[in-house]
Amino acid sequence: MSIQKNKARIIFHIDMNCFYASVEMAYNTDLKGKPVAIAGNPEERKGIIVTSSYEARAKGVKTTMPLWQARKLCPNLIVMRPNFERYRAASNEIFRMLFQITPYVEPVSIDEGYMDVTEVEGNPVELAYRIQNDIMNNLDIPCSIGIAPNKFLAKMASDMKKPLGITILRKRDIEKKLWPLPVEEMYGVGSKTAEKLRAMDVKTIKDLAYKDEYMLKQAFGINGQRLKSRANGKDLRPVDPDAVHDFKSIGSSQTLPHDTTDEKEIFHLIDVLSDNVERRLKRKEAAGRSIQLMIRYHDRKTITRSKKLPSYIEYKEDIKNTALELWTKNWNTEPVRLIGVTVQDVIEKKNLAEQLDLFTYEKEEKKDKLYSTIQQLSNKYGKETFKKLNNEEEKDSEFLRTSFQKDFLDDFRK
DNA sequence: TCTGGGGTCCTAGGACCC
DNA sequence: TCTGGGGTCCTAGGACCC
Repeated sequence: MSIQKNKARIIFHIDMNCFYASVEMAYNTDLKGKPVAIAGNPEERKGIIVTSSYEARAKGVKTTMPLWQARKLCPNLIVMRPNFERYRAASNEIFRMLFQITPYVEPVSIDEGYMDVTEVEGNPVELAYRIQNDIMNNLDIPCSIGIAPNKFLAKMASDMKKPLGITILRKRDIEKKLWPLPVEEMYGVGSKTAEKLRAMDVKTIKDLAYKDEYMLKQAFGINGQRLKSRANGKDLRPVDPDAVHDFKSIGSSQTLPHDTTDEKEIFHLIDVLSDNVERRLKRKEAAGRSIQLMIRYHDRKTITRSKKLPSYIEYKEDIKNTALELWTKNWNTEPVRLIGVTVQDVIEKKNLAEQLDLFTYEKEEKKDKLYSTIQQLSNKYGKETFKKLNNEEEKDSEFLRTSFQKDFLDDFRK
């Protein structure tokens, strides 16, 4: 199967509607039609809304809203803790269904993904309805699908009709369907960028599409140019089924129940977080080479400090020790709100093996060089010198210091 | 009484090398 | 006596997304 170069692509963006809440409603049908919210630890201060049903949204409940605020807006709100295993299982099943249609499926997160269906036989719109019905019938989960010639337009399209929408966004539809939207509704434009754009008199996606490219580059760098071309409906990114395997970091963070300066408490949290990271590294059969510690202070000021290590690590103790070292070096003694531990430069161990082999190979090569150097010197200065080189006691002798590079000697002693 | 936790990508400055 | 310009790596911070 090959994708022809000049043929227009057909890309789907599939987006589950209120995914966590929908999964819970599928599990317990009594919840249907009621205002349901999924919130992190409902008792603690960190309780914020992660997802909510449309019934809750109708009352003004929104994602990231503090729980107390949501309850005020919607007193009969049913609040549930997240069941990630449940969501993961539903998500796996959905993507399994999509992969039966084409191998060109790119999961983006637990509840959304792209498909390139250019080569799939039949009418794409009918295919979209079939997918939507299959997911609904098999799993009782509604989704919206965007159909477009590229990822960006497909993403914008899937957002246009919810729940259970199917929206086609062709190039010729851009002027009517995309351009009138306020610029902050564009994927890639967050609050900061929207604010700056407004100040530049860019209010709609159309304004962005026509804005002077040089000015955008001045204000936003490469992202400015990218946003402009997206606003014009251009996006060449391929649907990449392997993108899931290219993870680059694995981290764990937690807000403390109360701000604290108690190092015992902090050390315990760092221990828990390191353990968490180790577990997830193991599950992904990966290792990493950089450790990052994040400290959020009482006033929400947040710093990150990281350290690159000489070799790949995967065990809790190594992660924890580096994190503790970073803590000791960088804590400013003010009360702490949150701690995070992240492993960066992550690589799957099957790829690491190749790197290790290369490393071993280089080391062997170095050893060979070393021995031939010693042989040469031995020939030049006689056997006494050769013995000296083998003798730890002689490491400070003037001869050794001037004759060899330190790393060669270190290697030799091993 | 505020604002979680999981990520990615980009930028910018300094160190260091040639 | 006074100081170029490019490239890469490392680190920290910020914007964005779900």
